[in-house]
Amino acid sequence: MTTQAVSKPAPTFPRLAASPAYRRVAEAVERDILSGRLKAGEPLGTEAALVEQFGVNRSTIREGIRLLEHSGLVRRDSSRRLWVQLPRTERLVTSVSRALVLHEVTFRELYDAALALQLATIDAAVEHATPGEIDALERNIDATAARLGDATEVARLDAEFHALIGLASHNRVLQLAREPSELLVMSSAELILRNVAEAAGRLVHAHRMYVDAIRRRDRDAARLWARRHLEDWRRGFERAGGDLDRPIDRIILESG
Amino acid sequence: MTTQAVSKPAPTFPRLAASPAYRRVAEAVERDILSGRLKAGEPLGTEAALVEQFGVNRSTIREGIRLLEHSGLVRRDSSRRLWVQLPRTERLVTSVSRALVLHEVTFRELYDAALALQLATIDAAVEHATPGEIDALERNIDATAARLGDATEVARLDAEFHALIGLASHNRVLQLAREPSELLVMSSAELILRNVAEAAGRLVHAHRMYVDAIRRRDRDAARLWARRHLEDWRRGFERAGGDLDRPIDRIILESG
DNA sequence: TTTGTCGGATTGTCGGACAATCTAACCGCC
DNA sequence: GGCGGTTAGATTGTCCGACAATCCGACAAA
Repeated sequence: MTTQAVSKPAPTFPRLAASPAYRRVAEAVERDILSGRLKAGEPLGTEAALVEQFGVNRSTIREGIRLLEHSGLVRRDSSRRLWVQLPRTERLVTSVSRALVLHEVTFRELYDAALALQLATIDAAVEHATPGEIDALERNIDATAARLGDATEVARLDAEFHALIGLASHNRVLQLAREPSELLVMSSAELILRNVAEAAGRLVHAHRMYVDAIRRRDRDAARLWARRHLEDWRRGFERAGGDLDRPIDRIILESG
Repeated sequence: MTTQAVSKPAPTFPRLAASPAYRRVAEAVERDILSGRLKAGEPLGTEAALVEQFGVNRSTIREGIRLLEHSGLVRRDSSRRLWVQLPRTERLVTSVSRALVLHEVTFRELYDAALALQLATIDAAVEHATPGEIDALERNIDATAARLGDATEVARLDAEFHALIGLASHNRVLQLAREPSELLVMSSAELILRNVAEAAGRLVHAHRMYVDAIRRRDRDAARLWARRHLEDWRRGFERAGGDLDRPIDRIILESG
C-alpha cells in the first residue's frame, strides 16, 4: 500500500520477537479451544494445575487467563473456577459499537449501513419466520401499543422487536453483523421518542405492517415498511436537532 | 427453572458481586478513554505510576492492563511502554469470525449474509468511489490477470480487491459489518481456485464488470455482477464437495 | 430436612526480587 | 559540529512466597 515493491529486495523477515510467556499461554489454550480439543462446558483446571502444565509462575498464568476471559472463551463460575465457554456475542456487539464510536463514524454511515442490514434481515425473516416467532412479534407490538406514553418502555420494546426480527431471520451471521449498528441507532431512539410526539404511534404502526407482511410472506411490503420505519427514525433524528454528517456522539455503553 | 415460584417470594435481587480490583482498574481506564479524557496517542504512564495512582499492587495493575491491551484500547510500543490507542478493527473482525465458527453457523447463513452485505457495499461504492480508488481497483485487476495460474496469489489479490471496494464505499460501519463474513468466504476461495479450473478467469471478468459499472455509476449492473460473482463462489464451493447446510469448518484463523 | 460449623482448596491481592531490554545521556573521534 | 559507541537508569517480564477471603463439601446439630 505505502510503497511499490520494485524488486522485492529483502526477504522481509518474519518479525521474530518471541512473544511473552503470558501471551503464549493464552494462545496455547485458545488453539486447543478453536481446534476442538477443549470443548465448551469443560473445566479448564485450577490455576495451580495450569502452573504445573505450562511450567510458569502463577502470575504469568493469571495474566494469560485474563486474555481468554476477556475474549469470552473462558468463564469463571460462582466459585471462580475456570470453564471453557462459547464466546457470547453481546460482548462482541458492544466492542464493535464502541469501536465505531471511537472511530467517529458519521450518522449517515450508520444510517446507510443500518438500512441495508435491516432490509437483508427482513428478507430473511420473511422467508424463514416460524408461526411461533410471528406470535412473539405480535405480543411485542401489543405490549408496545399498551404503553405508548412511556418513552423508556417503548424504546426497550422497540429494541426487543428488532431482536425478535433478528431471531426470525434464522441467520446468525446477519444478526451479528446487524446488531452493532442497531445498538447505536437504538441508543438515540428514546431521545427521539421524547422529542417527537407522534413517533411512538408511527413506530407501532410500522411494526404492525412489518409483521403483517412477514406473515403473508410479502417481501416487497416488508421492505417498504422497513424503509419507512428507518426513514422515520432519520427524520426524527433531524427534527431533534441531529446532523447526519457529524460523528456519532460518545454514548454511554456498558463496558465489556 | 428448578422449582416453580408459586408466590414470587423474593424480589429477585440484582446479583451483587463487587468486581475484583484488576477489573475495576481496567474499567476505570476504559471509561476515561471512552469519555475522551484520555485520547488516542497519549501515553498511559508506566506500571509504577499506575500502581501509585490506583493504590494497588503491580500484579493487579498488570492483570488489568492485559484486558485493555487485549481489547485494543492500549498498545505497547517498542520499549513496551503503554499508549492509548484507537482499537484496530482487524482484531474485531477476527474475533467475530472466530465466534461465527465456534457457533457453527452454516455456509448458507454465511452466503446469504455475505451477499446482502456485498450488495450494500457495492451500492455505496457506486455512489462514493473516487477516481483514485477506481484506479487502484483496476491496478488490482491487472495484477490478478497477470497471475491467473497462481491460486494463492489470486486469492490474496481477490481479498485485496474486496478490501478496496470496502474503502470505496466510504462507509466504515458497513465495512466492519462486512469483513467478518468476507474473511470466512475468502478462506475457502483458494480451495475453490485450485479445484475449479475456470474460476480464476471468471473472477477477473466479474471484477472488471464490477469496476466498469462503478465507473459508470451504474448501480444495477454492479449489483448484477456482485450477485453473479458470489453465485460463482457458491457453485465452486458445491462443486468442490461442500454442503451449504453444514456448519462451516474450523478454519485456521490467526489468533487475536 | 434444614441449619450451623469446620477443614481444605482456590482465588485475589500483596510485597519483594532479578534478569533482560530499552532510553537517554554521555563520551570520544572524525 | 556531527556521528557512532558506551554506560547508567528506568521499565518490563517473570519468578517466589505469603495471606486473607471465599467457596465447596462433609459432617454434626436441631
